[in-house]
Amino acid sequence: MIKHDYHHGNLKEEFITIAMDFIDKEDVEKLTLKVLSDATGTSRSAIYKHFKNKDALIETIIEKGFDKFDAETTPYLHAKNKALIDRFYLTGKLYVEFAKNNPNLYRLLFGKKYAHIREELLSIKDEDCSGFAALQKTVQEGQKQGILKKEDSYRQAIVIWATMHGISSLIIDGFMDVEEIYEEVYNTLFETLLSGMVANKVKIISTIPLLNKLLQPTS
Amino acid sequence: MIKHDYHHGNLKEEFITIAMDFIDKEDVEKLTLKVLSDATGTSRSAIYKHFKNKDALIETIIEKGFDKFDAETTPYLHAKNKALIDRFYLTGKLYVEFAKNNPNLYRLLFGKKYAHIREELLSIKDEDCSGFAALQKTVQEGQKQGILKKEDSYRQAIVIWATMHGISSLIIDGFMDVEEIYEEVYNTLFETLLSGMVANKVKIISTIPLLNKLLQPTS
DNA sequence: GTTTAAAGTAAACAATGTTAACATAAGAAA
DNA sequence: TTTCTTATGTTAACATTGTTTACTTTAAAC
Repeated sequence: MIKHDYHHGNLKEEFITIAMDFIDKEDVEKLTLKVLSDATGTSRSAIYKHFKNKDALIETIIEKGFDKFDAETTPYLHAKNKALIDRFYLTGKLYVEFAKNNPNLYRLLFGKKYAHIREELLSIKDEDCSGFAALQKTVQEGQKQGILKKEDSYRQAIVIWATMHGISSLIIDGFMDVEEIYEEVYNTLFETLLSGMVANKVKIISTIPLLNKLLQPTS
Repeated sequence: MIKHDYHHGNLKEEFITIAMDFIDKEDVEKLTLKVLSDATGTSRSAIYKHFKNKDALIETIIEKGFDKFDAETTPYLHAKNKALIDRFYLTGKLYVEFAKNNPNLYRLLFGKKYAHIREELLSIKDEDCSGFAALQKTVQEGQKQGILKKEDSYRQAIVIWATMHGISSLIIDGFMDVEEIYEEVYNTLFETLLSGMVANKVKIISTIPLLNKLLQPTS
């Protein structure tokens, strides 16, 4: 007679942990219920006692994923003691590095496949406390300081986001052998983006030498 | 006794056509062999007489997809009679509109899922005659004309591509209710991008009124 | 101690891509 | 014309997928 470990204890948490660890290494596409049951030593249908279905587990992963994403990418947006230009530069770099370090998770969070789950999640949250809102607020801050052109802040934030999303996607989806050159590409990208957004005749002051070199008028 | 239509004639071509039409409406994920067999009135395994497996069909779709993509997006890059700034503007717009009009195909061509097939295809082609090469050449042209900053043209081309890829992805993956505002967003994006790339003190001349308005010094 | 509900199992489903064995038809060879 | 070969189709079976149903075990409440 086989001894079964009935009442595992915290099987639900274990499913979540295993799923997140899996996505750390492989694409969510390859995460099957068999992977989860094998890893926990349970049967393939055990998960249905803890989640309505596979999508419900994915939803939890996405939720935790966005928490992780926000925690890792937005801190500089709130660091009001730093120069604004530095906050943009460092945040963008954290963004790209998050994607680079968590490609499968990034794709899960920002891809199309589970867009319905993402939208459901974001519509529930009290207000738009996501990274994008923080970005837009920082853009508005930059306009008040006279550093950024006074245009529609929503559109400006979209432009910044699209730029970072674009370079991140190209990197993680296999369009760039980027390990060697991504820093230079990021700097070129940031220089182009920011020099297109700063107000004319504003002297940018940054504590990051590179940025001063990039943005001061050279003539 | 059921009359079978043995020797269909051009079943292979029909599979390809049906698959492309399908991707016009739904994601490639939902394209199953049953869809193809039902549409052609054949059995589910008939396709294996014409393609090694499903991936081989997808490979054909990707190949044709890139042909379509290049044909629809690059013409202005080669239109040397037009002002260079206009060529960038119009090409970018065609790019975004291609993604908007063919979201499933765009995702198939530029997403991660079939990256291995894409890479195999691109490595076979004689030389890099893809859209990116055309873009980079146009960037070099702009540098020679003194319109664009004289920096690494590869990096500059990447920046342009990343920007267009980013906005296109955000649009088609459900991050923007874009039907109403995408033109304005595109204009803001292009303005930011180009004004960050043009050489200082170069007067841009465009036949597109909007671009002159965007890029001429206003002070 | 009994009852009840939570949390596990096993067995079955349909749908997926794929393969193997078989059937038919078209065209070349006789 | 007849025969042989090969291309092109079918049917049946497989393992794997997510999922459901019925059953079993255990922990905890009464």
